Amino acid sequence: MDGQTETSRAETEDGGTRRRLPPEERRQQILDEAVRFFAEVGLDGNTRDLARRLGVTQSLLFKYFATKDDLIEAVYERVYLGRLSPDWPDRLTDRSVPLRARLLAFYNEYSALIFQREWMRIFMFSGLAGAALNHRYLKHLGDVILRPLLAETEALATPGAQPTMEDIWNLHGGIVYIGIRQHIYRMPPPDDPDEAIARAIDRYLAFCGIGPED
Amino acid sequence: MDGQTETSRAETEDGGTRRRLPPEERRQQILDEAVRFFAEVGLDGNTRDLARRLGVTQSLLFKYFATKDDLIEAVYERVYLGRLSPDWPDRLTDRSVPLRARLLAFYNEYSALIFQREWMRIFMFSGLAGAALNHRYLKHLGDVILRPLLAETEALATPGAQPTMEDIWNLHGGIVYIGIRQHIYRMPPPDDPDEAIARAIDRYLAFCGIGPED
DNA sequence: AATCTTGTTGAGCAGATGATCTATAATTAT
DNA sequence: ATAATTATAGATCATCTGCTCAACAAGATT
Repeated sequence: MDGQTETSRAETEDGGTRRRLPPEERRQQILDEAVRFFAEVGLDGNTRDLARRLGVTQSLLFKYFATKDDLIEAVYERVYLGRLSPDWPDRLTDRSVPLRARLLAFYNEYSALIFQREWMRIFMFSGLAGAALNHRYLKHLGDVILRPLLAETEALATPGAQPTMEDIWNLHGGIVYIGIRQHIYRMPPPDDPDEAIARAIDRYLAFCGIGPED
Repeated sequence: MDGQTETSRAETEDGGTRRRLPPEERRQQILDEAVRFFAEVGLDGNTRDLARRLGVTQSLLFKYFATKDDLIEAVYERVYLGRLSPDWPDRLTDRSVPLRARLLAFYNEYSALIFQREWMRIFMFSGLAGAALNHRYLKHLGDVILRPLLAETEALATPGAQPTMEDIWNLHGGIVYIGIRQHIYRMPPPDDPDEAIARAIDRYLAFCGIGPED
């Protein structure tokens, strides 16, 4: 395009001679950039633009990922992986700790993990696309986090103020919506997200008649 | 493709002779289907598929919308339009009615308007794409609904339990998340969304020390 | 230094996609 | 009935996009 009269040196556009990386390293590099790229422009972003960002030929991508779908699948897995730490179910049901403290700990950690542009947007893009991994994740979240949370609350709630699964989803959704506002709609973040989360939790617990030390 | 040996009759694929609609009618027909189409497959859906759904040639679309972007812009406007009724600001601030009743009325009506697949998905797609209309809508929502709502709550709240704008967003987000679960993630809807909404509102009000009759 | 291995490039294909243009035929006006 | 108008179809263009393949060259091996 820019008619760059190059010698036969193996230079890339930005002048650096940096070809031939070890395969695993290159694969990771591609995957990292792909996550950023697709999170930004959507899963329909084209491979040529991605390659340009990497300073690499488009054809090279297909040496590491047979098809674009394979690449996107890898992006999904990389993004989804480890987002739901396996020890949370135990920690959330550890009744030696007050429920409020458990909830605060969980949502502070969880929000730190998911309130990131890459995660938020890829999650939303994949959700809109009906990706299987998205459904699996949400089912998993419901099974190992939210349902146990309901049980924990039920155990402590005032009899007349028993929560429902919908109440849990409402607590969860209200918190997640902070990230949606920030990363999907690109609105300015709250001054103090953790405080907003704490207040949401306190509203929820208060309504079930559960005190901070219960 | 299917080697249909047709006479020179003006028949469309499904056998009906139904060409030549009045321009305004055709335009509406295209726009209606475009809303459904793009809501389903995303804004990158191609015009040939859309035309096929309409039982019409792809080139015809460009007689009514100069470019695909124009069509999408029209889709945006059609979907966004009238979603925020102009009388809500007044009704939400009508202090002759208890705040709880005002909130219930608003969110029951509002959720009926927005918990629709077309709206939810187009809103999300346009949000991810950074559409200007999306930002305008959210700003408008904040200005004419949520901020007044904060003021109304502040006027009634117990001094020590004053809500913040974040609390309002949390209330709002928790409710909107019901629609997100249903239409973006395609999870089953709550048995009774209005009840879930009512409980969210009650949690919010209770935490501000506002009774049902205030 | 010569040879081999293989990561990388550059050219290019096939199909998809937005958009254009002309011929056709449905409808209206005469 | 005939002519004028114009909504629509069909063919086609230019570009984009996922993907392939042969040739090249960086780094390892001898």
